[in-house]
Amino acid sequence: MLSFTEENYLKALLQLTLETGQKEHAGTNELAVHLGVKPATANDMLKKLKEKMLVHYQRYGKSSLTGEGKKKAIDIVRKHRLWETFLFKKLGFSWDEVHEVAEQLEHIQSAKLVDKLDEFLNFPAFDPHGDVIPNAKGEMNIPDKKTLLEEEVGHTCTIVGVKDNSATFLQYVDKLQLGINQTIKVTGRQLYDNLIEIEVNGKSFSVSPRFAENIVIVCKDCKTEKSNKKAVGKSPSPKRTNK
Amino acid sequence: MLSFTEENYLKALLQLTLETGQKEHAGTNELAVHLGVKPATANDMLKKLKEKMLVHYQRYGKSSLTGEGKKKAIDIVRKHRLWETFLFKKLGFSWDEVHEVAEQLEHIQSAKLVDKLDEFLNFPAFDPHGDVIPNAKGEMNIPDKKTLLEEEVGHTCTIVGVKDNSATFLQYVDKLQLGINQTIKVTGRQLYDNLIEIEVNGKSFSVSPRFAENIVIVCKDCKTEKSNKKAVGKSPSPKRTNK
DNA sequence: TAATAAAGTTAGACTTCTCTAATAAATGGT
DNA sequence: ACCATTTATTAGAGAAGTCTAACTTTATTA
Repeated sequence: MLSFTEENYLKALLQLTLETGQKEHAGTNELAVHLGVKPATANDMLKKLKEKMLVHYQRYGKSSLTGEGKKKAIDIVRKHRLWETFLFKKLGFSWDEVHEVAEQLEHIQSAKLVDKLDEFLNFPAFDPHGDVIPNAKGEMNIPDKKTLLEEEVGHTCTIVGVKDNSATFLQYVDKLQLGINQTIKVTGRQLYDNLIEIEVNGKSFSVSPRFAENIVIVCKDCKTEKSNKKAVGKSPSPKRTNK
Repeated sequence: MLSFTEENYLKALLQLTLETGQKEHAGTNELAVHLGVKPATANDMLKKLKEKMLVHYQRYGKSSLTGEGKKKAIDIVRKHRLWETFLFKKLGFSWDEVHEVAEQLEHIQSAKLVDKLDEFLNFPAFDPHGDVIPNAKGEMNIPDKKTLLEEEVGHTCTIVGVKDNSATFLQYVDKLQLGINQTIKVTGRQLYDNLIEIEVNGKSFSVSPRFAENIVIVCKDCKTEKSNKKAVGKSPSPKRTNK
C-alpha cells in the first residue's frame, strides 16, 4: 500500500515524462519543483521508491518509472480524471474548480469505487480539461505531437518542446512569455502573410510560420482522432543518463 | 486544518458520547479501544486537541467535545453519511460495503463538495444504515431512547444502556452475548406469554418482558418521528468527572 | 581544460503519530 | 478504609516526510 505522498511522487514522475511525451527521464530538482518540496526531500523519496521497485534511479542520474510504477501512476491519473469528470458533470463544479478537489479524491483506495464511478459516468474518454482518461486496463491515448504551425484554428494546445535550440530562437520564445507547458489558443490565421494569431494568458498576438514550425505542441482538442493506445507493460530497460 | 487522525479522534469522541446518547464523557482507554490505538496514543492526542480547544480534557478525567469540536465532528459524520448514501444509491454498493470507503471519503476537504453532494442526493435525511444525516447547519436528530420492551416488531435497534445494574442481570446480559452497541432485531412477540423474540448476530432467541424493560435501546427504524433537532452551539460548561 | 555554475546528495534535525514499558491516580469490593 | 484492579499518564523511541546547510558530482563555458 502506497502513502499519499508516494502516490504523488509517482504521478509527478508520470506527468514529467511519459504523459506529455517530452522525455523519458526526469531530474531530481525538476521533480522537487513540480511537487513543491526541496530537492533533498525528492532525493530521499526517489531512493525509497527505487527500493520498492517503482522507479529507476541511480545516484546523480535521471529517474523514470518502472513498469509497476507506471501502472500505479496511471491508475492515480485515471482516478483523478474520473473524479474531475464526476465533479464537473454530476455536481456542477466549474472547469477550474475540479482539479483541487480531485487531487484529494484521487487517493481514495477502492478498486470497486473507481470502476463503479467509471460506469456511473458512462465510461468517459476525456475529463473536463480534455485530457484522456486511462481505461480500466491502464491503457491511455497518448496525444499526438505536432508543431504549432499544424494546429487548427480554434484549438487549444500545450507547448511540449521546441525544434530549434538556437539562442536567438529561445530568447525570442522567452520574450513572448512562452515555454514548456504553456497553453496556447490558436485564434486565427492571416491568409495574406500566413501569420498565426494566438492567445496566451489572455494576451493576443501573432507569430510567423517560421516560428510556429519550431514549437512542438500537443493539441487538447484533437483527441477524438485515431486511437494510438499505449498499454502499460514492461517499461523500457533502465537507461543511465549520466555517463 | 485538521489532520485525518485528529478528525478521527473527534468523530470517535462524538460517537462514544453524544451520538448514542449514552453519556456525556468518554474515557481515554475507551477512546483508544474504539480507534484501535494504545491508551498512550489517545492520551497524547487528547492533550493536543485540548490545546486546539476542541475537547475538554483534564488529567485523570473523562473527556468530551467542546462546541467547536462537536461542530467539526458532526461535519465529519455528515460527510461520512452523505458519501455512504452516494455509494449506495448512485453507485450500487451494498449496505455493508459503504462504510469502509466512506471512512476515507469523509476526510475530503471541500465545503462545496459536501453541499453539492447533498443537493445531488436530494438532501437525504438518513444514510443506508438508517442513521440520521446532519444537515448543512450541523443539526441532527438525536434518536429517542426507549426500552427493548417498547420496541416495535420488525425494527432494529442498538443497546445503549441498561436500567438494572445488579450482578445477576448483568451476568445474564453477558451470557446472552448482549452489550453496549449490540444490534438487535425484534422479530416477533409471543402473545401467550409476552416473550419478545429477537435476533442477535444471526442467532434467534426470546427474552422476557422483565428482561426487556431493563435494556435501553435506540431504534434505527423510528427516525421519521418528531424532529428533536439538536443544534450545535456552545457546549455545556466543561464538567470534571473526577472528584 | 580549468573555473564556475547547476544539479544532486548527505547528514542532522524537526514534526506527527505511533509504540512499549514503567509509573501514578482513581475505583471498587470487602 | 485498605488493597487490588482498572484506568490514565509519562518517558523514551521509531517511522515517515519534511527541512537546512554543507558537500559532491556533472555540466557549461570562456
